[in-house]
Amino acid sequence: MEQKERPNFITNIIDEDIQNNVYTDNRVHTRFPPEPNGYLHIGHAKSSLLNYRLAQKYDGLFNLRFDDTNPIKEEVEFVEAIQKDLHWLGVEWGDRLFFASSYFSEMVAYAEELIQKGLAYVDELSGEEIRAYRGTLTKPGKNSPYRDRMPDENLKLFKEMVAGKHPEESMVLRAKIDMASPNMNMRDPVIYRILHVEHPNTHEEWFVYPMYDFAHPLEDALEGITHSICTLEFEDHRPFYDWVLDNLDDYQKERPQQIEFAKLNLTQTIMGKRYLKQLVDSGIADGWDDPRLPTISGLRRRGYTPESIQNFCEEIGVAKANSTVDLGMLEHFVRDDLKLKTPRYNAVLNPLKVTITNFPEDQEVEWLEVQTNQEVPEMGTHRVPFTKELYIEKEDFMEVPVKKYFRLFPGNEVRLRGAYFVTCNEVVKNDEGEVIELKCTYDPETKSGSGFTGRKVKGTIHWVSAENNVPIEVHLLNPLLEKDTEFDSENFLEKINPDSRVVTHGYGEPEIKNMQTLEKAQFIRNGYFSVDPKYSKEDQLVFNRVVELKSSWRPTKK
RNA sequence: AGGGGUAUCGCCAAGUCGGUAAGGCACUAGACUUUGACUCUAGUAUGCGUAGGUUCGAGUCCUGCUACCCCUGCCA
Repeated sequence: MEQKERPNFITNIIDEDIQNNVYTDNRVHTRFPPEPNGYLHIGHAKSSLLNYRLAQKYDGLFNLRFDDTNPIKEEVEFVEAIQKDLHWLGVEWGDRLFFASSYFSEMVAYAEELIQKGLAYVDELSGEEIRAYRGTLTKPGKNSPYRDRMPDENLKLFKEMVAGKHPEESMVLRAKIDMASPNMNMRDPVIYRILHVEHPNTHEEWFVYPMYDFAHPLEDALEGITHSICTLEFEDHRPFYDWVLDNLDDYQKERPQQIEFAKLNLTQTIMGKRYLKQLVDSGIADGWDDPRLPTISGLRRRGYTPESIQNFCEEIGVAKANSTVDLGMLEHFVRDDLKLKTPRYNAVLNPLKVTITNFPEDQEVEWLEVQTNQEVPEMGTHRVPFTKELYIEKEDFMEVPVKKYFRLFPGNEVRLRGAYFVTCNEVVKNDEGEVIELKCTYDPETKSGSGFTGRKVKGTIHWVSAENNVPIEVHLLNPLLEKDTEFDSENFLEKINPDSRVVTHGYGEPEIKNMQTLEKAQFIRNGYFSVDPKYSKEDQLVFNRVVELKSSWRPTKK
């Protein structure tokens, strides 16, 4: 993977650590700790790539660790999917795959150490009471009546909790810090709760499960992580992260440091895991891999490439300021990546029939040789059938042209890309007055590649033979949120762009027939398209439009 | 008795010891063009949330103010 030198506040911190010899041998060790309760989205791509590349840049280590501390929300389906997505993205962890749940024994031991040091206690207050005792943002909390239990009794009770002798919600283990702390996270946070639930990995071994705030610093420390990178909302959890390690004998020397960065937001995009889940559950999306979703699997199915996402993540940078990146930025990087990687074919999405009136009577078809990608000669050429009856794009004809219209209109001549100049002589309409056919003549002198310079033409349009083509279904995908729609977590489902998927049927040149699932091509002047793996069938290719081509054409004044 | 963060072009974002505002996206103009694409060229902050101060010199230091984000799960 290409590595561009792009400094950010995290590399600055690491550089400083190296200068000060903070870690043995100046090692750098990062990790990506997804919770297996949903699919990864492009925000996770930013995070995982950040951690992975940091390790690469400093010749360090990178761990993939599933943060499976809450058995109620997690499923194995997700740990499979997450690994698949990460592999595809180009994030490599080798054999460094870990599960937080495999540290449960150590975590319990550390909890007992805190208890023995008088720094943790078993609280029998109810959930509601705990909340009430916690106070508010502006008022201090008050101590639980169980706060001053002796270590021995706490230890005995905790061991009973671990042994499953107490019912759920009957008691919790809490850190003993300061109920008056201005930081809510330091008001005796709960570190263990009782859950008589089967865990996907540890099965029925445990009756207690650690809370994130307690588990995370331990997971990091146990794995020897140096730089534990997370998102902004954990900033005021950091004091507790440090408190845990401060008070454990094992971590008096080297320990991980938590560093927070701003997570990715994209315009017109629904990003949160729970909102994505709502889209999936409501049926608006046809799965976690719906090509309109910003999930890694959705982007993959849509036709995005790993490189385009990597480059995008590299370019947007890493900082601490909340920000929302313009969707156009992401789109730029797919176009940029697909440009030289994909063949370019003719495909007409909204067909309008054209008859070449002077097409030779004695000829059925003329096979034209065209370059598959003019910018990449190595892609070679392929043949396209030119016949008497053709299809062009409806948009490429106007009976009454607007100003600066370079396409077809009565009396005007344009080039059919890769073929000939063609002039529109007659417009055929149906009873409703709709244009249903154009009668045109072509000039055999103007054959593509013949070097004809006799006259010039302002427009070049794409076309497909009406007699020899492959029918295609095309899904034009648009953002789920229309421009300038504020995301409203309450009722965003009602505000989903009704045109987020527009289905059309058209025709492609014969070459398209051979395209395989997830294979991509540029359809000349229409954009980049990718074969949808879910809807395509043997005899019916279905394409997702990855992204449109840019266009400076603006039909302004009539 | 609240605390923790962030503010540099329309959108991201560099700016490490104060030395006279990188880059990308978008946009505009032009060149090229058998994709109104691509490519190329040029342009776009006398300005760094704001008001003062220190200094020969401040985005960078000091003081005050303002705006926005996060925090009261036995979620992560």
